[in-house]
Amino acid sequence: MTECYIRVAEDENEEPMEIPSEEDGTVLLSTVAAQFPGACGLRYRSPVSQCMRGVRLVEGVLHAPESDWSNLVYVVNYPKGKIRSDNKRKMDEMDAASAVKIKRGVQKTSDLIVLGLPWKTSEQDLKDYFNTFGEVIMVQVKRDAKTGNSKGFGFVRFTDYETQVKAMSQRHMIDGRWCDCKLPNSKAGPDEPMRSRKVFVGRCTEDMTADELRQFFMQYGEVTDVFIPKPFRAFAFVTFADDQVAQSLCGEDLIIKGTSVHISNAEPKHNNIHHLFSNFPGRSPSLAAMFERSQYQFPSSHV
DNA sequence: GTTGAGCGTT
Repeated sequence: MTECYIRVAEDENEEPMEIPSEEDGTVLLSTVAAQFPGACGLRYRSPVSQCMRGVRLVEGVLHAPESDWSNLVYVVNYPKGKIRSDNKRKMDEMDAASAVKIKRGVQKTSDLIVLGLPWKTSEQDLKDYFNTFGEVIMVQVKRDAKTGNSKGFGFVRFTDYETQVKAMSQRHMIDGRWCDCKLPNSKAGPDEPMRSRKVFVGRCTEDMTADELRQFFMQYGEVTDVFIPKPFRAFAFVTFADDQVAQSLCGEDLIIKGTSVHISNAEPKHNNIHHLFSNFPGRSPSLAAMFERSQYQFPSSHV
């Protein structure tokens, strides 16, 4: 362990500042407090558990979580209830951070199709049945519009992803028939990109290098690829080893080198390539065609 | 008034 710089920020979504460690690899709380007055400690988001973890603090000395500080961004802790001049703003940021935390910690659920329902099964029957697995937030029984007769299938949505996994892992005896819960085919399109390991990084600036993007996104998880189109087109693709990491970032605005970039799915539903060139009215329409033939096509086969 | 692999009127 040698002297290095660790990245510290006031909030997960704020631009980090590099502060120096000591020769033995520890970081003095006083060094942190010199840049963040009132600081009483550090925390960071574990890439494994996705939870915030506290940094060990012994007599004013902060110790690296593992063998080193890794490339994580550390967030400053302040004493609870401490009055700061910009208290209101900080409270808002805390709320935003909480929302982010919740979003990252929880895997999104999706509607499940329920096949094989008895004709007589009602939505209430469905809800009563699936409530024994976990909280149900939506049930539907599909019916003929004219007769009102059940079509023998429906949909269910659970609050918790764990419940969804459980429900999909087994057959269900409902009103005397065996039924199956599956991910609907209609979700195969929109859902596939949701599980992608690749994210689209919008609003990139020209001074962002692939290496810098890699360094930045490392804090969320292992980065397996960074792609920046040339010539410059203000976006990039970042691929993670873990699809859940990629998914957790979608929809967020992150600050890189002082610029807010927007993270979204690498393969939007409206994957019309020509839309990408609609911002360049001066260019020939064939540019899109050239793009399609070029090496810079959107990868579509990555899972 | 039927049926039994599939894929969601609003």
